[in-house]
Amino acid sequence: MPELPEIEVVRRGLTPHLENRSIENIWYSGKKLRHPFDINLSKKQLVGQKITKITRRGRYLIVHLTSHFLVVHLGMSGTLGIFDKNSPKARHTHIIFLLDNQMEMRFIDPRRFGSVQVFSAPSSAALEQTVFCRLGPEPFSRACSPEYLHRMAVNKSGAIKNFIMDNHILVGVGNIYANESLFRAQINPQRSAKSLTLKEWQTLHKTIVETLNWAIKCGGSTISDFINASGEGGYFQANFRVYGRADSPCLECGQPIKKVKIGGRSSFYCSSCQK
DNA sequence: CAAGTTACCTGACGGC
DNA sequence: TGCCGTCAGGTAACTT
Repeated sequence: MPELPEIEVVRRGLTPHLENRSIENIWYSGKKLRHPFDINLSKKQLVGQKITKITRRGRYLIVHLTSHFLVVHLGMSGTLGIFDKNSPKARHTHIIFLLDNQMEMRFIDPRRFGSVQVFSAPSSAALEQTVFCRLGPEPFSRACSPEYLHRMAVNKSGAIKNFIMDNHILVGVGNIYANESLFRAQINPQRSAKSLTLKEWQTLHKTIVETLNWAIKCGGSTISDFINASGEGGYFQANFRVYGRADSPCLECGQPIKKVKIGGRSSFYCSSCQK
């Protein structure tokens, strides 16, 4: 469940359950994930450590411990939830962190595109300069301005949709929100990135931020139910304006929404509203 | 260097 | 019922 809004909702939901807890034990299914997980080393590094806070960088969740960082990516199908230690283990549970209140944080991921990694960087800043050094700015940050995006798009002849989904340019815009943001900005997803004027970038920047904030707000209502979280919540019932609405009438003009492949991914747009 | 393709995995779904 | 192809919200290594 992995675009920025969902990750942010997970972060907010996990925080009260994890803050000031210690890790007492770790279990691993042994199944291969996107990156190798060394259970013995992880136990050595993390057991006995206290969790101080949870932050997010792009689609990565960062669990700050006394002297290490646990970096989790949910891939395409990953979830993190808090469970009673006696509750049955769901299918595709891969990593379990036993906490000092006898609850567990469980990483569940059917497709196993997700990952859990431990880093021993001396600070968040050091982590940023190493592990996350290739990521673009956060969409809500000052650095991710319309002027920055406009400048980065000079010479980029590829589709604007691919451009805003590229995490080297900015993080956190996946397929759903790329489609939704471009619809709100009335920009055709197939336009080349370099064809956008600064004015259009000002609009698109605004709709990206609005769309992400809107989705976080939708997901926020499910935070109270975080125990035994399956990863599904109110957010999934959110009604998208174009995503998944091929052939349905555009909510603005009534023309049927088109579906095309851009960069191998399904893309939805209104050819009448988006120019 | 930019842009397109492939690979990593499982599960859900539609057609036959 | 079951078999097959297609598709799914991400990322990065590879090729062109």
